[in-house]
Amino acid sequence: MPELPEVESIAARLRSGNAQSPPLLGARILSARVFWQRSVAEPPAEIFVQRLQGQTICEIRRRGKFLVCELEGLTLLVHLRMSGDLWMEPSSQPVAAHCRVALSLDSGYRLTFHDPRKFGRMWLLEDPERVLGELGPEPFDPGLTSEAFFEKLSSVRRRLKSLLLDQRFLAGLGNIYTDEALHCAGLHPLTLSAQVSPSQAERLLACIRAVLAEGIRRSGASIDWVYRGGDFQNYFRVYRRTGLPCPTCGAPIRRILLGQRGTHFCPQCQVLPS
DNA sequence: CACGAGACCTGTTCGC
DNA sequence: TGCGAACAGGTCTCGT
Repeated sequence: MPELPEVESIAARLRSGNAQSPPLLGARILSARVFWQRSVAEPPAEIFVQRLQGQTICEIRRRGKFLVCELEGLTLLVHLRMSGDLWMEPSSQPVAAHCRVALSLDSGYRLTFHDPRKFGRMWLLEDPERVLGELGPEPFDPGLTSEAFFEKLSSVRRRLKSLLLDQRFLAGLGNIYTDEALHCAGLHPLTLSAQVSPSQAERLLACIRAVLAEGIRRSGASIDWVYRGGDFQNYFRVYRRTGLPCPTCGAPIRRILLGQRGTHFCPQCQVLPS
């Protein structure tokens, strides 16, 4: 599921809480349970459980698609991959069917790591930079100027779609927002990064930011049975709209396979340069 | 260096 | 209705 806007929305919800549940921020962990060992990447599950006990959640933020929880001298990282979600529920409630990790809190609530496909991972680290250090810049980093972005695009020779999905190049984009950003910028997903002009690079960066900002404003996208929260799925221009008219020009949206990922674009607005 | 295929997983939807 | 295939928000590893 979650790309940058979804993780940002989840982080915001866990920070402040809502009408149904108190914030995760400031809560103390009474105990942790792991129901699927491989959901914990590091350390081994028994140690993970031991070290979490008694820790207080001091800060909650996002880096790329990672949720970052600062504890007392330790950092809990969560990556939701395809089907993961995090929510708070009363501790008295039975544990959900696809709950992989549960943290019982002193607020009487439980943080549930729900993940039907079991691709998601948690890390408990003294130095989170060991994992986060691999990531490229944040899309909204003011230091990422259009000139710098153009230089980055020129420095490699890759198809735009696969490059934008590469978290070492830019952190946070996934399949939805990449397709939407390329459509917004009028660039074909197979365009080689080194062929992009400075003005096209500027436009692409602006589109990436615009599409992510819209996603955040709508609290992310909810598709299928995974993640319920936002409504950005009602505003997709190309993603999962194969055969439907392009909102810009009316041509039917086309779907191709690129690196095993469904890729959606408008054949009229996004032309591949020869 | 860059790409595709396969692996990791389960659930839903589609086509016959 | 039933059943298999296709598909799904991600990332890693391996072979070419």
